[in-house]
Amino acid sequence: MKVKLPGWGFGLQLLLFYRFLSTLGLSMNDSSPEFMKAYEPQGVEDAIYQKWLDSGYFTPENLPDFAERKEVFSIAMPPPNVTGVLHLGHSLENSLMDAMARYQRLLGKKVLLVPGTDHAALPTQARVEKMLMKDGLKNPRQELGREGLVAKIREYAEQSRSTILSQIKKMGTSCDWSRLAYTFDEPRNVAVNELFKRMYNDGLIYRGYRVVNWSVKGQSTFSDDEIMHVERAAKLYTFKYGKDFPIAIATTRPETKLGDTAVAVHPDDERYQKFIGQTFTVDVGAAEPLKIKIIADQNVDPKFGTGALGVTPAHSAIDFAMYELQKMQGNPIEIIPVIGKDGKMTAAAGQEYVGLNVEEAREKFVAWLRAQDLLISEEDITQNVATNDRYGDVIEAIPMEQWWLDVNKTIPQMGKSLRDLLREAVTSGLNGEAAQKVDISPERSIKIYLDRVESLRDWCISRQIWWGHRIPVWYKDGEMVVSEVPMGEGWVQDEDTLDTWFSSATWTFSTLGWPKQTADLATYHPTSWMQMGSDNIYLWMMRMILMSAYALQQIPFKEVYFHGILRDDQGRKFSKSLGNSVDPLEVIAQYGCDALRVSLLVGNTPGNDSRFSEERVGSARNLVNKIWNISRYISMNVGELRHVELVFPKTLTDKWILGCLAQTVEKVSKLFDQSDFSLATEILREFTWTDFADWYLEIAKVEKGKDDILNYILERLLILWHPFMPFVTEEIYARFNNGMLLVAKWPDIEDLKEVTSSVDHLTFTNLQATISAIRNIRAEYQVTPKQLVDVVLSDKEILAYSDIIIALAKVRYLTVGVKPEQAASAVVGFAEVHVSLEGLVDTEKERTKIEAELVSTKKYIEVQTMKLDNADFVSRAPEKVILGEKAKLAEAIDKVTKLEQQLSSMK
RNA sequence: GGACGCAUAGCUCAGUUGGUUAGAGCGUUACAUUGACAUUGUAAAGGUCGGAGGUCCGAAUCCUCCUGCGUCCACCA
Repeated sequence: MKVKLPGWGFGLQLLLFYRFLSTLGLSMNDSSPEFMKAYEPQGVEDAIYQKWLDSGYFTPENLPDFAERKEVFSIAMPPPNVTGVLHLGHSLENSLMDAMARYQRLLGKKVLLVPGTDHAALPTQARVEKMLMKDGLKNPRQELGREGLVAKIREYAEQSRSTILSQIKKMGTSCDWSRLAYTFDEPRNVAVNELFKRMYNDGLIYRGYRVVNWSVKGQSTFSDDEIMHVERAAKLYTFKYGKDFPIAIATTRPETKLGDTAVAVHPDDERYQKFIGQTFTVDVGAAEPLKIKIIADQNVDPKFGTGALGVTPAHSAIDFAMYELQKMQGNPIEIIPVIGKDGKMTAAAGQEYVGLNVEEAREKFVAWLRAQDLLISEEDITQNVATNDRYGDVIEAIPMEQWWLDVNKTIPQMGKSLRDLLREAVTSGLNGEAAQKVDISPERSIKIYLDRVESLRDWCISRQIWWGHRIPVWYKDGEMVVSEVPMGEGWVQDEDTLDTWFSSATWTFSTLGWPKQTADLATYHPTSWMQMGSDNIYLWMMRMILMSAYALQQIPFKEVYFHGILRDDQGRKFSKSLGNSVDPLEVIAQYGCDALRVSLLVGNTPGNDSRFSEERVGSARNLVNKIWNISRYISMNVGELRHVELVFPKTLTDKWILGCLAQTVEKVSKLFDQSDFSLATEILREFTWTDFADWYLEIAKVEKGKDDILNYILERLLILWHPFMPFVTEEIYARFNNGMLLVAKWPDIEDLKEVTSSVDHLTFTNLQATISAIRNIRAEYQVTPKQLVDVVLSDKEILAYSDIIIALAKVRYLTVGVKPEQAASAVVGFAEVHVSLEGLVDTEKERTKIEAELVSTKKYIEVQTMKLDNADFVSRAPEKVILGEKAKLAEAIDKVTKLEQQLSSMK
């Protein structure tokens, strides 16, 4: 199956351009294109992505040997909001997901990465309304009407959506475009309606009158998770309702006191105990005189303020809870809403106040208190107020009828509540099944999650905005039908829409066909892995677990990896207001996608923030280019790159490098399994640059006959790097004429282990140290690299590798013997290296150097001796440690002897 | 108020269950570069692992307290 998407003509054009070049002889045939001096990502990335699309391999069913791929690996891509364009955070997420997906594909699994976008109900509507208002509309909802405004939003969303999808491709993400989903398309709407119906029938979804978080500007409710608190200066007023009222109370919201119906005190508070149960009638200027009942409540802090709390059930969630408690206890108090949905005082607030906004009402009420001599004190304080970042206004607590999801009610068929399910999913596993347990990384996030589970309140799921899944409920003459459009005339659908998280919470299974029992659902759910920002623990992860556990009795994903947020080079968050935003597409244009991906993954550990800077991208680009040039060099030397199935190491160095490769494969595999992308990158970099390029390739210039091994290692190196830098590795791999790297096989550790079972690491380490010692002396005496030096070794074992030493350390004659007169020396393990420096040796300098080394070595011997003489150490430390310490001591003692000899020979 | 995290080289960070004379990248310095790679090479300098106690034969690593920074939650009416 071939997947082609509209708007992807650019890659094709590039391909044609390259064909055109090749006819001019500027580039070679497709089978083995020549290596340019430096890798230029701009010319090849789009064509490679198109090649992958054409192969169809992003769709797991099209993978080679599909039937033999036993294991399944699936990821549901967190759908980006259609509110704009992708930013660096998305690039990070794509890099994480795609690295994981590609690794698993190379391992030979059926890999599915489902792409999609989120209609992001409230943020999208808020953004479009803002834009329309900028264009001159005063009240878009009024002026355009429901259909008109939704059409405008849809238009914007579609455009934004296609931009985002093309950006995901630019990141190289290997997702299955044939399964592309959208939280607001028809299949997802079916899932949402079905879920609503089931939850309603189970009594979990209900309609209820209570205090909600209300945005006056947005004219909609918000859930507890969508509001944030900001600090602001406020005044704390202490006052009495009337001259004869026995208790003073404090407030920062005097205007709401027009709706007070009780005063709460601590039940044990001796000052107020005698008033508990009494009702006082006071006239503060509201429509009706207030009947204030004195009630007892455990939660009142007797030490704070006056120790008494004015209760406003209509405009405070806490006070509303007291109101409900009183009602339950058969001791009800009244509820009087004095602020309306428009943010203005209601008629209940009284003639004087109706129509005023809260600030005006506050001023007026305070003035009245002052005039009546009821105001006892006012104090400047800082206060946290609830706001929302979408409309930017203060959230008012207002009571109204809304749809709620009950987290405490026992679900009929399950015998437990949604809260229970949320808890089980990360502890025992659903129903105690270990296979239905979500593993969370970093571990500490589990605790944060569980804390929240315990304090979870019912979730307000209805919104008054228009962009979103409409509540699937119809009314007619007091009748109500849920989920299906009823037959007959005159039915009116509920005006409200669902909280956007209601639909995105179904993402892992609605994208696989639920509520139909599809093969996809059976094969790919629960999904294997999920990554998200740690700010999404409550907002999204919790809701996904909730919905999946309820609808399927399955967890949505087996593992979840929380990444931190990206900060700039100064540690600041990226934001529009700071002007430090970075456009990933510009970075890609300049440095290439591979460099961007690597720079985002290096230093990114679970739960921790990481920094992004152009410098980092630069150094990642250098790494990409290094791999390019390693390949270029090998290809120039071995003639043609080709696949080599097995190798037979001939020399020490062959065994050593294959041993390094084996270790690297083992470590990187393990790190992938632990989602430790950062360390995996570092391990690979070390192997690539230091072991392979700086040592082995340099040695290969001297020791010939390594063509097979070079091919063997390079091919595996490309496979290992592919998850991190898919483009450049695929581009180089084309020269192997061995199919597509995308579906290559991850190196087999067992094969490698067999080949390298007899590696003599010690000898190679000595060889390296010998060469480094000579280079060190050369640098110290500023011998130019061109100039050859004569070297005398004390140990003849290493002489077997004289060719390598001569080449890598720029040596003229290499012999075994005693120290020449004019020479600088170094101790390497149990051997000595002397570099003849006719007329160059600075005896004083040498002496000082040796003496300094003697001092430190002797000190070390002292410490080691003490350690080994310590009976406790010898008796309690493991044998392995003791042997190690003894060996180190022996080496140090030998070193002292040699240094002393060198010193005495200098006289 | 509650919870959590971080503190290691000039900068950004590794350091896996306690056993190194504590590492990397970038930056710095010196020398070099017709050579696969100036997107390079070789080498060097640079740290009493935030502070104080404790456990242990042994602590960057475990425990307690303190200091500084950060994050989340709750919200004081």
